[in-house]
Amino acid sequence: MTIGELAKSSGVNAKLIRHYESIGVVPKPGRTDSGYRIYSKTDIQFLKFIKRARGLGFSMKEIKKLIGLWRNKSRASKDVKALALTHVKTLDAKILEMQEMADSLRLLARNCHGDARPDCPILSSLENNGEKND
Amino acid sequence: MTIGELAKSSGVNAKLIRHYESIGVVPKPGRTDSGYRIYSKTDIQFLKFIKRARGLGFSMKEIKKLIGLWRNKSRASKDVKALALTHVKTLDAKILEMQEMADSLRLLARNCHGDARPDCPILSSLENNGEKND
DNA sequence: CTTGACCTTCCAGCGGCTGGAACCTTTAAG
DNA sequence: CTTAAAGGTTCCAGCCGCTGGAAGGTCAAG
Repeated sequence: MTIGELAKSSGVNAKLIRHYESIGVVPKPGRTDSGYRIYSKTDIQFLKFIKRARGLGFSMKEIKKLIGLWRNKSRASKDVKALALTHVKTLDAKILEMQEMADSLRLLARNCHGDARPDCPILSSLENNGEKND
Repeated sequence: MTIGELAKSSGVNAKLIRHYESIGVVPKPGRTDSGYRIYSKTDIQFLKFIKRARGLGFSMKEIKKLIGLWRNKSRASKDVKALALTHVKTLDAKILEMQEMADSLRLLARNCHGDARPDCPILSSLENNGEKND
């Protein structure tokens, strides 16, 4: 299987597969005499695993750990769970932060005329946070 | 005012002030004979503006636009509002995406024993998304 | 006159890609 | 057999928003 074929079956494009190889998340495959990478079916699973983990927001560093656990048949499920829940915490923190941003902006925008006049609480707030403007 | 003093009063560190200058969000200040940057009080406001806008999650590109509007006394508040609401949409989309990630993970983690046994629905799901495992 | 705290520039790296240039190999058609 | 397209290869650069370090110049106090 060439890299292009692997890309199609895994849904991860060839460029990215090479990138993953370069950062050490994907093992170096064998090569043909002319230097082409050759892959097997198990590599499809491997890349799909990575893709799904990315889809859940795991960092490449976390994915390396996940792969380690995945391949370690004598792993403890509590280690996997811990990794996942740590990540959930990170996600929740980011979600909260962004919600606060969005809520602040919505509030400011609600009080903005939104017409041709220049006065705007959004700018006032950025200019002079929390303090009176007159 | 030197860059270090500006950094203290604005809460934006000196390194970052230079960076902002290099990407053109902060105007080039005057210099002393020996080449030191010299700032005035208005620059404090400027940097605080940027810092607050960053705190609301605006990109540097958006901040450039905001600064343009801020300095344009004949701006229309609807332009500011539009910029803000577009950004809110972006935030909401990211929030939703991350919530879905977190929810999926929570569900998987809930079904994970979290003990010394190796079986774990989190890994199964990454390995074989949605499909049966037996 | 030296020390140390500041300032200057430039270059590199983080993460997670993405794109391009310049080149080689394989495959199919004429 | 030749040729052209569609793959493959490497390496280098850029995106974003910083952050850090090296190597040097400047300034005030002791």
